[in-house]
Amino acid sequence: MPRIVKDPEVRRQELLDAAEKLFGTKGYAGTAVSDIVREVGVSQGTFYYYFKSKDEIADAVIDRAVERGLAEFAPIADDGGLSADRKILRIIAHDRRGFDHGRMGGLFSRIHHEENAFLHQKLLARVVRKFAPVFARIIEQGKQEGCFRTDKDAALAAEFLLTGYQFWLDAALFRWNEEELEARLTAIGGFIETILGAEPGAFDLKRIKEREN
Amino acid sequence: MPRIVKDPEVRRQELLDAAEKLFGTKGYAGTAVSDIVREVGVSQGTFYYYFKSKDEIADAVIDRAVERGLAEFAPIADDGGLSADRKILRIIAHDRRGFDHGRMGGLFSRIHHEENAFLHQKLLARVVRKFAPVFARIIEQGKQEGCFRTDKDAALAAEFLLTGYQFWLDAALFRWNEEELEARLTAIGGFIETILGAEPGAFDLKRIKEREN
Amino acid sequence: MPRIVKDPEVRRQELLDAAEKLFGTKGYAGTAVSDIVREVGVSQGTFYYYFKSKDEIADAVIDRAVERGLAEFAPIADDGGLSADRKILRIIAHDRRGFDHGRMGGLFSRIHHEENAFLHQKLLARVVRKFAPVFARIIEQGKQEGCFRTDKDAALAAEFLLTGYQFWLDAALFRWNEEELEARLTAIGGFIETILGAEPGAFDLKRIKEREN
Amino acid sequence: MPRIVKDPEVRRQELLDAAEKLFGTKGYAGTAVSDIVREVGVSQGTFYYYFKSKDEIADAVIDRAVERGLAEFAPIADDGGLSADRKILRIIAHDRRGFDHGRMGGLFSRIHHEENAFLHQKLLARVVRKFAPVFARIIEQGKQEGCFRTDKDAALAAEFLLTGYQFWLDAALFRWNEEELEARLTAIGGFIETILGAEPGAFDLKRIKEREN
DNA sequence: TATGAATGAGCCTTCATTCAT
DNA sequence: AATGAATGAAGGCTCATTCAT
Repeated sequence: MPRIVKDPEVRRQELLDAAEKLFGTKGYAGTAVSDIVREVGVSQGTFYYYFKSKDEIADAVIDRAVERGLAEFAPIADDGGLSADRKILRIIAHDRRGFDHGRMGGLFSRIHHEENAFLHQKLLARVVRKFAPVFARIIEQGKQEGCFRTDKDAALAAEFLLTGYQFWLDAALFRWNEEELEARLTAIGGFIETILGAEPGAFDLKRIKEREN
Repeated sequence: MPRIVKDPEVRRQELLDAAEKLFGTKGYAGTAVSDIVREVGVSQGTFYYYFKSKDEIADAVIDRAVERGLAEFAPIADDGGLSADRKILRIIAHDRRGFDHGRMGGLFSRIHHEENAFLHQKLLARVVRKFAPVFARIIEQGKQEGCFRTDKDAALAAEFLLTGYQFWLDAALFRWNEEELEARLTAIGGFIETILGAEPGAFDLKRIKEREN
Repeated sequence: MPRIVKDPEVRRQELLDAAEKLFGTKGYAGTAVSDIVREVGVSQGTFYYYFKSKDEIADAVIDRAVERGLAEFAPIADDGGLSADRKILRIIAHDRRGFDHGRMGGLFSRIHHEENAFLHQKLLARVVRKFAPVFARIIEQGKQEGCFRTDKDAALAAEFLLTGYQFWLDAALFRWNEEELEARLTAIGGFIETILGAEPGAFDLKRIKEREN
Repeated sequence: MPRIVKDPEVRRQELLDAAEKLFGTKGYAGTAVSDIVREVGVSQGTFYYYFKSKDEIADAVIDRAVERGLAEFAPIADDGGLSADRKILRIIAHDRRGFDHGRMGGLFSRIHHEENAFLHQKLLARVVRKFAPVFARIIEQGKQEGCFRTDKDAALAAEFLLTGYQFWLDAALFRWNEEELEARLTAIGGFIETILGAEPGAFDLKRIKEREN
């Protein structure tokens, strides 16, 4: 086989891309290292030149996904001209749009698969740990702006809502059908609103959809 | 070598017991069928006489665990002399006691293990689907009694809170340390209370603990 | 493939036979487990049903070889009608005959191979530890009979001579050519004689050969 | 990454040093080429610039060790003012001192390791072939001086004793404990003495130790 | 009902070596 | 003289499952 040398960082990303795709398609256990290297078109040895083990690439895939998600939402979170409730609305809308466009999972996650509990869990903890602080800051902002009337700890509220959002809306996990999912999508807005003490209808996801159009 | 014949139902339960114990200890993937039969003291063949596959016994283990949980909480849920908020308090307290006594997991689940995502997920859907109706009924009761002031759909609220409870408090999942867990344990009472529109302090888990003593 | 069930002990011996043959032919490292099972005509899984690892079968092969050697020489060592020096002569002669008949190695060992140092060493320690006591007893006998005039410790002398015999005559190890080997074969008789204080010519291996014919 | 150019001979020695150290620590098979280059801080390619293969560096390591040993003992062997028995005593004492100072192996060898049979054997043949002539000359000297009363062939006696010494005292090989090793250390002096026809006590290694102090 | 020998596919990983730069 | 990315063969081992008895 022709020996094609590439910039290491490029190779690494290729491997990560392939792994992410396959993990999402066939699951972690269902994906063999040989599948990954075949996808990329490199040798088995090359894989182990870049990653110490299959487990390590899983971690790397997840880390990258989380970072990517963080980067995606940072502009919204840091936008000085937005009120706290608008920020949250936008983030949810953004996430939902991804969701509606065939990305399987809930918040920030594109590595869902029916039999992919392993990665899903790995991802979860990291998502919550990384994103909760961002949300917490938004919640704090809202409390100061007066649009969130609550005395709950912002960080814990962020964690709790994130966890519920991440899991409850995970169709692959609960095997919700479309209708069931729709109902929960609507309901969760209300729960967020209640927990944060926002004004009624602030997170009405139906209104969001309409606005999007 | 000695061929010991037992009542089929007894054998089946022995196998389920062994599987539950090992799944909880070593995880699903980490437990080989050979481990299970060794634990029980029967042959590989016997296993496949009772269960079509390893997957099937996993389902059976989970089903049994859920039924057991349901049976455990039914008396509380059906107690005609208890107000809705007391019922929920009791259920949480009961669950916590199990938790404090070395049962690893959150609600109703004794099959937690750091590397047991597969079973954990299988369990979750069933727990939520099975228990949510029970909780929903309690919530309805509370709304009628007036102690829960909310117009949210009882079934969905039950699902959402159950999901959050089940996952957020899963120390194995998030790797919470004791202190972190304690903080979340306290906080979740407030979230339940807010969602259900109960009076402040109704689900203060600290008070629960004190009462228990 | 047709599933052929055999008595476990028979299967085990078949595997040991194949392993011994292949280890001797291609060396330990050079022999793959797949080679062994192909030779026997069973599946890879069957191998691991009988042996936990490749290492374990190596130990078993060696143990069996040592036991076999021990059994081969026991009748001579225990022969009540033989003087000590005749016993040693016979043992050497017996061993040499094996040697001349294509068994590659030195004493009791049929697992020699140019690149088989690993097994060779494993074997050595066990040979020396197991056979030395037998020889020691013969030496004691000789001391009492008066044909061995020495005050050396029988056990240590046995060990030392066995070690020298085992290694020095190992053609695969030193790459002796035939002539060189012949010379050492002759010389070692004299060293044994001197160490044991036997009468001159007692272990003249040339005379042995002649007698054998 | 920084490309450091060194005198080729220096580089070669660095590689040999690293290889010798690692072979002695982790064994030949247990040492990867990548371990060696990491130790030195050069690239894989550099290794293959200096040595054609892993095998070749093993040979080189052994050659160097043997030459070093030879150089170490030459002054004693060539010392015109020493009697033959004193020379042998000194050589053994010198070797023992190395032994006592943590060099693992027996005579001249610092490449011992429990799982290092491969190198050990490679070394042995060369040690015996190279050192035997030196010893043979000392033995001849002793025969002429009259302190060794034997008619055995000096070269063969040297070989035989060297072989026994090298292997019997190899604690890693036989897994002798300290006490067992001590006993064999004492005994081997007697065997050398007997084979060479030296006067009783000539090679009493206990006396050697005392003299050393 | 129960046994346990037998299957076989498949997987992760290691590592000596090559070669374009 | 040196780099380090890339190769690819090979190998040990696990384990769910089957089946003759």
